Amino acid sequence: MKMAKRSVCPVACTLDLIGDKWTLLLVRDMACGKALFKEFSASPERIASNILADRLDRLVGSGLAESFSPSPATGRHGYRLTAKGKSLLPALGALRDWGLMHIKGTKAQMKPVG
Amino acid sequence: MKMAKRSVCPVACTLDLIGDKWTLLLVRDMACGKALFKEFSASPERIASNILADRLDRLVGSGLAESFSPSPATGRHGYRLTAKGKSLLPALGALRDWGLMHIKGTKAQMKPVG
DNA sequence: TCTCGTCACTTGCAATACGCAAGCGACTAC
DNA sequence: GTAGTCGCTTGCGTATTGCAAGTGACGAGA
Repeated sequence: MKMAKRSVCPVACTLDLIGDKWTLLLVRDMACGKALFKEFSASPERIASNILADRLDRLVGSGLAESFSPSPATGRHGYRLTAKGKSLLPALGALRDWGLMHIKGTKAQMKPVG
Repeated sequence: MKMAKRSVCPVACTLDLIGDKWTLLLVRDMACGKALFKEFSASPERIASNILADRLDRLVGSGLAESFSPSPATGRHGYRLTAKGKSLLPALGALRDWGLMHIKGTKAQMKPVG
């Protein structure tokens, strides 16, 4: 299940983990306080449910996110960033800033939640 | 040919441009002074030639890179980052640093060239 | 001039990944 | 008990990718 490294380059290895159009959006959503499957589904980019399930599995599998039970009452579990996942936020912020600077029509609408 | 935005989120829009396993590696290579098709082909990640041609087209099409003639003598042209492309370097650096910190076995071997 | 090699792609094709719609089991509310 | 929500999973058609081979332009050398 684990894919081999393409090289020892840290950029290439990082892209092996998060180099697709969806993974970082989930990191963004989690950073903004979203935790439930349906909350990720409701994001404006409209991720397909099978892709979402797959990416959540990968995030958990690579240690960037973890599953947790928000309240014993509801029983529904959610996903949240681990410390490793949170450490991606500076990079995510750099990409956001680049987008704001160079792509017209973009707006930062969500804010990280502690 | 131009894909519609998925949302107005700057992260999503940036990923629409560079959210794949190869594009940022080419930005990395160009930042390190590589310019020729064969130089990109020779990178340790072994990009396929059709994908390389496609990504170079997209980089030029999105204004991140441009084609130039290194010397009138040889006639061979190369690719180099535009100012817009160079402005991705902080984000690229953040991803590199994350990889160095969290993925064991990675090494920074190439250095940006002015 | 005729071949040889290199370079920058292009093409064909099989494998993988993706997007969409529908379905399924667990649970809750009414 | 039936209807709705939630968190996935399944099927299936399409798009993207990887690999190998091929093409045309160019230069060097015999």
